Amino acid sequence: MRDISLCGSLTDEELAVLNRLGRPRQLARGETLAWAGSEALVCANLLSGVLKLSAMTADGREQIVGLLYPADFVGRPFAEEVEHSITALTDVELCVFPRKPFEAALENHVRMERLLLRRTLAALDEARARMLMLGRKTAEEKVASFLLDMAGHLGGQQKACEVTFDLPLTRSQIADVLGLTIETVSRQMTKLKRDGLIGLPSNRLVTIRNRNALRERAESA
Amino acid sequence: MRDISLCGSLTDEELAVLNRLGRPRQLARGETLAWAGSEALVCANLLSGVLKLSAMTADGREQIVGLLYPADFVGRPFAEEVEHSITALTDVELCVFPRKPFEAALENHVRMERLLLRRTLAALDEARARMLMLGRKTAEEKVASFLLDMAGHLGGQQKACEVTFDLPLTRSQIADVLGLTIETVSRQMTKLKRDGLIGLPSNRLVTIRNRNALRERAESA
DNA sequence: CGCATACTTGATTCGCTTCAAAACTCGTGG
DNA sequence: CCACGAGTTTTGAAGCGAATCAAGTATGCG
Repeated sequence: MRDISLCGSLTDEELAVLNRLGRPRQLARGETLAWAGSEALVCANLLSGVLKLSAMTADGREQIVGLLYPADFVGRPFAEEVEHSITALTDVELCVFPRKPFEAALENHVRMERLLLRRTLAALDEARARMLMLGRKTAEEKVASFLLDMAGHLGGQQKACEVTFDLPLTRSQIADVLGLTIETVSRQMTKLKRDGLIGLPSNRLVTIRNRNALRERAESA
Repeated sequence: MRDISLCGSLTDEELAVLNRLGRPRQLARGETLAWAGSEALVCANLLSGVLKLSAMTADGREQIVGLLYPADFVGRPFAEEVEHSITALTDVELCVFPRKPFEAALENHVRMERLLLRRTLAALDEARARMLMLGRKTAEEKVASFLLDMAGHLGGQQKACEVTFDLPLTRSQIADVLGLTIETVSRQMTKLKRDGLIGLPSNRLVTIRNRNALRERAESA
């Protein structure tokens, strides 16, 4: 756990503090770590797997407002109530900290606080980039951007420019990320496949066949 | 400038540091403090007026990704390049800090850094709430939410439940906040007026006539 | 007063959603 | 090994909400 997550670039003493605080925890695909509206009890580091952060309207429409990958920080220090539900999209390993003691540790360890500030600023930039996507992009642009994003996070390496990866999201969840319906996502993916930009060897697998063409379809972002 | 902005709850010594660093600056309505893609030279505190943060697609579609009000922090420490253009929606007064020295001051003054962390976390929550709005709300819900939001920020007080305020945004800018077109914004506002939920005494003035009914139209948020 | 800009309103179009059903995937048990 | 069934994905047809196109009407400034 040393290289990964908040812990990179901490001193030994700070690492010791975190280790004393943290408890390992697993979640199975589909399990929820925290429900929006409940008391905020924990923060965590994500060690492996993918988490979603989601918000819902009163009548049940869902929007995924963030995806978390290994080494990402999980949770929201300094808030008493959970704003966004946190749910596992794959089986997940976490290092969980009780929130209050974690906050105390932050106050006492400037480097940790500094690191968290940088990450939060980066997360804010990302959230705003996604606002542009949600507000101003077409369905095709959304799907193309999404696939490039996933490739960036999951595509181990590009052999001869082609990458294949395993989608951690169902079509329905992709729709909830992009602010679309499941049918529209499916149609756009089929179109990209028909046009030879991607391959869909199986339901959950995606191959990026022509990254540059895909970037053009994603416009802008 | 003491009560407002980052400076609240700083020590005298820290205030002195900031004052030595900061330079007052005015912007007229429409002027831009920083262009996306340019070198990030400054951070600032907003003293009066309203700023927009905006992003654009390659082909010129715009999305406003944030609005800043008096006492808000402006800019993005620790990034070399400006991610989002910063433009004045009204005449604006700022207290501007050169970025690098400001970053150095942050490192040396834990309380300032801590304060900035809290604000950044809050901004992230807000950005994510706006993602739900952009991705999953109808035009009517978007406009109703927007008006309630503005009332919260600008509506001095409610006399007998009615508040009137001066919109700092044109219809076109409202459209860019909500991910709609100018015509749709106009139509929805007219509808809300016809239904007696709001009044539009002049182009830029809005009166909230029935806050609860408006909240119902805004659904969820 | 006249011009430019902003806002409203109407008619039409289009992209995405909705509704409906077929095809596929995958785990289970015969 | 294959048949079965639940869940997921694809595909098709129809409808609707917001965009686009196009005037027309305020508003405000020189």
